[in-house]
Formats: sequence, structure tokens, C-alpha cells
Amino acid sequence: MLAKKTQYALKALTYMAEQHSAGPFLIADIGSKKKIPIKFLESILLELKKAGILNSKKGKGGGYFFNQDPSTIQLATIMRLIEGPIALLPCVSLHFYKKCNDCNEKKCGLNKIMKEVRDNTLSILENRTVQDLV
Amino acid sequence: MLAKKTQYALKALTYMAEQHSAGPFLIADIGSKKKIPIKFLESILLELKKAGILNSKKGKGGGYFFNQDPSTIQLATIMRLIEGPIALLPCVSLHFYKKCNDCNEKKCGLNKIMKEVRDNTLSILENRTVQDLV
DNA sequence: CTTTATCCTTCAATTTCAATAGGAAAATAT
DNA sequence: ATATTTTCCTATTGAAATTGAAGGATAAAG
Ligand code: FES
Ligand code: FES
Repeated sequence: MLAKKTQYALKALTYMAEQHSAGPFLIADIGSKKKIPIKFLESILLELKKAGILNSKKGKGGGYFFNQDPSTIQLATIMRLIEGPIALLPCVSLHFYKKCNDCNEKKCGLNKIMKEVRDNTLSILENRTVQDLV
Repeated sequence: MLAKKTQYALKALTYMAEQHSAGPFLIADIGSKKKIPIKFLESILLELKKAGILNSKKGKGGGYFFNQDPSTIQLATIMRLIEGPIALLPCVSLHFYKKCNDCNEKKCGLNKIMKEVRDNTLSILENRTVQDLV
């Protein structure tokens, strides 16, 4: 199960992508519509901004908006950014790999099956974008 | 990423299934071979026993052994038992479902995509057994 | 120069995770 | 009987992560 933080991030992005306008969107609005604690959401959006996904404007008329077209933002990118690894085991992770010191990857059946799961999952999450959420 | 506990459970079962003998296997042996802290492993195996996956015998010559044929134990069963939900969101979980109070499932794109991920994952984890790990 | 809204740091509560301690109970061997 | 082996059970610990709040700094607009 994804951490609440990741769920919130995905929900917030979904909300933003669903709107007809391009923003900017207020933290407070997103939070109240998607039932996300404001202060928690604040830190999440800031993180997405620092990663280049979002941009923001301060002051009246300000808020958050997309820094890239939603159709270019893979869901896998968001999840790796907020959640970390997508794979179920360290030894099958592409971006967060860590060797198993207690078994031989070449012969390990667990490794093989978990790689299969990973490839299946990535084939979805790397081919769907924030735009596909609307 | 799976919790360490779940990883340990899967590794222990893999180890047991890999052996030519049917056991019983000592906690201490499994633990030292798969680099799992003994006391932690102890509680994991006990949990698997209480769930009917394993059985055990005390005293000299005792240890843990399979209570059902490894080819009948789905990996999904182990993971749900130790880890909990396999799905990425509560609203797409089959065994641990919880409604989203902030969006309409029928129209929710996030829900739809995460269901796709779930189905893909389950098609693997429900069709592979502990026997397939060897 | 007031209002609005993000930015940033710090912190606190809670929960979860990982692991250990220590003994009780059961089975076997001597 | 008694000692040894091994699982069973409860309790507890310590560390880390998660979730979230407080409060002020900064920037922009009116
Ligand atoms: S190589 Fe990682 S579980 Fe075997
Ligand atoms: S219904 Fe669960 S995320 Fe939309």
C-alpha cells in the first residue's frame, strides 16, 4: 500500500489536471476538495515543485500550477519521487537497487518472480501520465 | 517495497522449499542460512503456523515443516498474511477495501489505473506458489 | 503598506517496524 | 526421573518513519 503522502500527491495532481483552467490552484482549495490536511499538502506540493513537476506563484492570484504538460509526467516518476522504490524487493529495483547478500540472483526464484511483477507494474506506471488520470 | 518481515517470510519459505528433505527445519538453521535474526524469524514462522501454512514439532528432531504442499500455497496468500494489502490504494484492494471519501470511484482515473496495476500484480502472485520459488 | 499566498524550519505526536529478553511448554534422549 | 532440545508465548525496547502542526520569512499584488 502506498504511503498516505503518496496517495495525497497523486490525488492533488489528479485534481489539478481535472480542472479546466490551468491554475494557479491554492493549496487550501486542493486540500479542502480532496480532504488533505493543508500543512501536509503544503510540504508535498513544495517537494513536487523542487522536483520540477510543479511551479508556483506567491501572493494574490498565486498558487501551484504544472511546470510541464501533465501528459509528460509519468505516474512512475511521481511515485518514485514521493514513495521511493516501486519494486517489491531491493534486489529487483531499477532505481533503488540493493544486492541480496543471502542469495544468488541468477538462481533465485523469488528474484525472478518479483522482477516479473515489477516489469508488469512499470509497463503501466511508466506508460500512464498525470493526464491519463482525468 | 515489502516490509522486511515479509521479505524474511518469503525467503524462509523459499529456503524450506528448496531443500530436498521435507524437514523439519530448525529456526536457527533457516535464520543463519538466510541471514534472518533468529528471534524475528521465530515470530514469523509462528505466524505462518497459526495461519495453517506451516506446522511444527518441539524438542529434539523438531522444527518447522510445511502443513500443505508448497505447490498449493499462493504467494499472494503469504503476502496478504504478513504484509497486508497488495493493492496500492485502499479503494482498489480486494481484501482490505476502504472507500475513498473524496472521490467517486466510477469516475476516478486514479482508481482505474491502480486497479489495472492490482490485476496485473495478482495475475502473477495468485498464480505462482511457494513451489515455483525453487 | 496591507493582504494574500507560498516558502522554510522546526518540532511533536503517533504509529510502525525491527529486534531482543526471558521464560513456559512439549518432545526426545539418557 | 532428569537433562537437553526446540518451539511457544508475552512483554518490552529502541529506532525510525509517518503524519501533521506552529510560526514566521519571503514575495507578489493591490
Ligand atoms: S536475490 Fe534477492 S531474494 Fe534472492
Ligand atoms: S476513488 Fe480512490 S482515489 Fe479515486
